[in-house]
Amino acid sequence: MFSIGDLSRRTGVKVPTIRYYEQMGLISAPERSEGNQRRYEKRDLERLAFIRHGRDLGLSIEAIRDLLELSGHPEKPCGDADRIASEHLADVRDKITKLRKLEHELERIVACDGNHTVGDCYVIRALADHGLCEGEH
Amino acid sequence: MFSIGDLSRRTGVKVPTIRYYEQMGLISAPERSEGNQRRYEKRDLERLAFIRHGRDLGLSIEAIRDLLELSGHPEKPCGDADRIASEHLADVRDKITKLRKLEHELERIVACDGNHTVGDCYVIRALADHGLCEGEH
DNA sequence: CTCCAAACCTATAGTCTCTAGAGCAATATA
DNA sequence: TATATTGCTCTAGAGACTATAGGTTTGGAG
Repeated sequence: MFSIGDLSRRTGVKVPTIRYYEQMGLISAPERSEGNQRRYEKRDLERLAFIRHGRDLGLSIEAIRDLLELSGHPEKPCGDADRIASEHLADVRDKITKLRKLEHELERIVACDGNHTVGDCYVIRALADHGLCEGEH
Repeated sequence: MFSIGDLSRRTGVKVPTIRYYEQMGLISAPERSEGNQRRYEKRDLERLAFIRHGRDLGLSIEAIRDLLELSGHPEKPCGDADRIASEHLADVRDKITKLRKLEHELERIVACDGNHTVGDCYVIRALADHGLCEGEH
């Protein structure tokens, strides 16, 4: 039996966030102590770790909800899980592509030596002047 | 003189977002027409393009506010602008790393042939089991 | 056993960065 | 001039939390 604080420490999910997830129906309302405090079991811990993990990876609450639902029915074909994953994969690749471009731009921008003034700073010029970008953003 | 719609089309920033930026103090309230409509000048366009550009690069509103402030004082050393950009670069690299990991996980998931069930699907296992992660997230 | 700090409870409101809608006014075009 | 488009303000909503207020329970020290 874990208190909400234990759960928080073990999963890295903040206490108010755990309560928020309960409210959102991502985790079910746990048993309560005599004094009405939440008391969790090991499987709650696992479920919350699953959620935390998914959020860290950038999955939306909705995506996680779907996956949790699927994981609760191990006998179903995993086509749905695949579909969800594929959709997310496209998204992730898109994000990576954009971030790579951004990385390159920032690298050039940061390459200045700090021995000059804002007037000729690349950061400012790069942001102000569309003509300096490599990409199409 | 541009209307808010012109500005929107030229910068790619949506009309309500422009009004939002005005409200947040990122851009100053422009002159108005006889009929109380916003009328912008070239420098407003440039400022908004700067903001848009920064947002595209994933900079926070606060970071952009700082950079705008800096760009208004071209005589200052540009160390701060560099610092803002560098910090952001570190952040971006971190995100890329995490997303790559996720991409690989998702690829493996999607590679499944759909002929099995959720019970042995990698998505579910990968999310549920911390031990399967490559990294430290 | 008693006391007290720490952790917990609920409920509400705020954050951030927009986005959408209602209802009405101004402007541009045919 | 009639009408379509664009603009105005104000309010609310989304998504995923986070903070605060004011009260209750718990766990450990004395």
